Amino acid sequence: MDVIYARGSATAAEVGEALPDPPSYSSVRALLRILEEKGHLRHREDGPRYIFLPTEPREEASRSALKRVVQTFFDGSLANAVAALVDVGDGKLAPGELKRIEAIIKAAKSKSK
Amino acid sequence: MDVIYARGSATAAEVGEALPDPPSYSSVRALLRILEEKGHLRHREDGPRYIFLPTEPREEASRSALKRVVQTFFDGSLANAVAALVDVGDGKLAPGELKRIEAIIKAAKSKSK
DNA sequence: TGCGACATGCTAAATTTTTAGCATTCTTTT
DNA sequence: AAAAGAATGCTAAAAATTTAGCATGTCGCA
Repeated sequence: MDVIYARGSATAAEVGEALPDPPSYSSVRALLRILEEKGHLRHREDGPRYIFLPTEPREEASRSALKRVVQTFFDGSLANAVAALVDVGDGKLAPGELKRIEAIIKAAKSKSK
Repeated sequence: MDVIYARGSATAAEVGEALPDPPSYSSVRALLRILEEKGHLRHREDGPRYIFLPTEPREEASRSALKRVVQTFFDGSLANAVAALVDVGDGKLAPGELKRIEAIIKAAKSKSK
């Protein structure tokens, strides 16, 4: 699923290539079929191949993923999660990015008032 | 793994209780055994029961999880991820929390200078 | 101490996933 | 129009996971 969400969509071959410890092509196809049966994916036909897409919109899935991480690793504390997130990109965050984040916080503040 | 990380440690019974769509107790035990074989868990004995603990420290695992989410859903952009995170807790973020986050950003800014 | 509750050790069966491989279909190129 | 490439449909076997169930061992309590 991560591969599909990261790329937006993918063929069986692309999923295989994107996986770190690649299972056989057969397995990837079977897996995609199963995920589709379970309702997590759907596919469009593009000429001879299938292009798989997530059924749950990316943004919704991202929210679920974030909530899960916050619950699992940060005791439900968003502030702690943000702190860790900033820490993860330590040094790699351009000043512009930091400013953008500040603006986001400010907007949230004025919203909550 | 999420259950173990969320609680810090857990017995087989606790893992079962914490799971949303609980598999059989046998399955939980087998799964924990397999995760241990694969090196993701270890266990301590506490009287008659096993207490399972993660091998990878929580903080490390949290960083990996955050990185994965940022890569998968936010094209590697930390700023976007922070924005979404703040958005997830929309309304639920106390002003104090927002201030804390601002302070974290400021610290990051002065660090990058 | 002895009993009941609970948890693991173990074995075996059922189910699911992973893999391989070939036939068929569609596309593109020659 | 024919052939080559690439992808799926399908089948069957191998491997892994899930499940059940019972024997054994440990803890707490009457």
